[in-house]
Amino acid sequence: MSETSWSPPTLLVTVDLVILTLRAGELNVLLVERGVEPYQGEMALPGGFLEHDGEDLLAAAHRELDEEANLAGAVLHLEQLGAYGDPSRDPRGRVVSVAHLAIAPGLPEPEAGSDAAGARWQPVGAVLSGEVRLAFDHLRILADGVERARAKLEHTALATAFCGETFTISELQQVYEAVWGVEVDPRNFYRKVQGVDGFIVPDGHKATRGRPARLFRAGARASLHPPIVRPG
Amino acid sequence: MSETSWSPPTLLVTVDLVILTLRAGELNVLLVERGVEPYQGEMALPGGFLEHDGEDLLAAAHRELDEEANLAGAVLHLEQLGAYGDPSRDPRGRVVSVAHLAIAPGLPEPEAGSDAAGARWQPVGAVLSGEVRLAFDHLRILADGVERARAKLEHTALATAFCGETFTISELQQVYEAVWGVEVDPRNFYRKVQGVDGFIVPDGHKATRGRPARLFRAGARASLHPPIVRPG
DNA sequence: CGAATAGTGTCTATAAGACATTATACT
DNA sequence: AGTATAATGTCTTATAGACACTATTCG
Repeated sequence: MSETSWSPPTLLVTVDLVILTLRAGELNVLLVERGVEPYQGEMALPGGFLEHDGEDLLAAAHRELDEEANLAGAVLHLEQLGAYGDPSRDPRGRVVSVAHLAIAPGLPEPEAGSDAAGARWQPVGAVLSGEVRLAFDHLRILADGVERARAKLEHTALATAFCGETFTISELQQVYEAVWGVEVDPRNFYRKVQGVDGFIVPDGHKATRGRPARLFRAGARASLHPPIVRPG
Repeated sequence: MSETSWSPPTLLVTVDLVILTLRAGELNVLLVERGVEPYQGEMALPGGFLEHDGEDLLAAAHRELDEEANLAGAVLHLEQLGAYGDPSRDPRGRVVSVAHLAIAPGLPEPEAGSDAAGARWQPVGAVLSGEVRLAFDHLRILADGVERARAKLEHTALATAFCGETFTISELQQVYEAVWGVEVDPRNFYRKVQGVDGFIVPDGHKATRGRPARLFRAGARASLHPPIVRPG
């Protein structure tokens, strides 16, 4: 392959977002309704084109998070998922998308009237089952994002990113159950999370109907030793 | 953000390769000497620009594997590592690289005179320690690739991709030791690998100096239950 | 004192880590 | 017989999973 006087092809790059949160004990993903062709009127992951002025991929993801979802400040976790470059993934031509995974604590419905108009939380289950259709290859990207989140719950403190500043152990357990889609034994769960040094640290108490629950907040440890493994 | 009569920026996309193999019990990576600016004369990961004619990212990685390393047929494992898009990573301007991880069984020195001229196996340790310098952000990409390989050894049958068609258990053990950079107890290792159903299947015997070793080949199981975890 | 929710203790099975000996072939 | 390499068994410790009871608050 000679490189003399040959100029390489340039192409379009987008940043797409899998934004997960927990609503009413169910794993939800933020979707937007497309206002333009292609796939006009269909649901899709939030995202947009990469600006070329000195903007890192992660920075672009943060910008889209703000522009399309009004979630500039609230986010606790954002990481790259991977690049998607199937030549037929976008009917407009060759577009490579760099997908990112964002985790947000439980949030209200996005306000209409902003850039996030048409943005809606949808239960992940309904989307993965095909009940809600997604544009482009966004179903695959979502599936990869959910699997990434499930796997990271085992070895990292990601679960705390689904919670608010403080949380109870049973709230944390609900995170694991909702994301994994399985039930967890509370006794073994209490034992495990308290056995991981630096995972969660005590922070007061919470009044409930019944015995008050101890409150915790995220500790300094990012990786869990030993891991909290999912059954199977 | 209005999208009326605004055309999004196009940019350059490359495919870079972290090609790992085992040579003399040591983890090696394939590097090429750059023939053109920038970084002319320095070592870099093999890679090239993405062609825009109907070529998937993985297909592009396979093509570069052939063009730059003459490894079209030999490869047993190839997967995407991630996208690297720091605006300052390439002095020529905005270039996003989609990095891939390739695992090859032990191979001889690449032939000179081909497209792979200037390609050389280098011990990973020497590169990660800074003894051998890499162009662009390729050191970080390499580090990510090695960490990915180390992690995947635990939960997948990736280790067999470092071996030939058949291998002995102690050869397999050497793979784990070389990639992880730690020593492993042979007795516990034998017990573990044989306990994972479908990981390796018997395939004859191999004459050695001493008691003949049983030969195995890769089994059907891709994910390991229970995992072969690294110490630490 | 009863209802509601939070939190804990025990037993068993499975896996991990440390360690020494036996087995088979070749010279 | 000696040497070189392959393969295995046992003991101890740690972690996982199943399971039922005690603790604290409020009305």
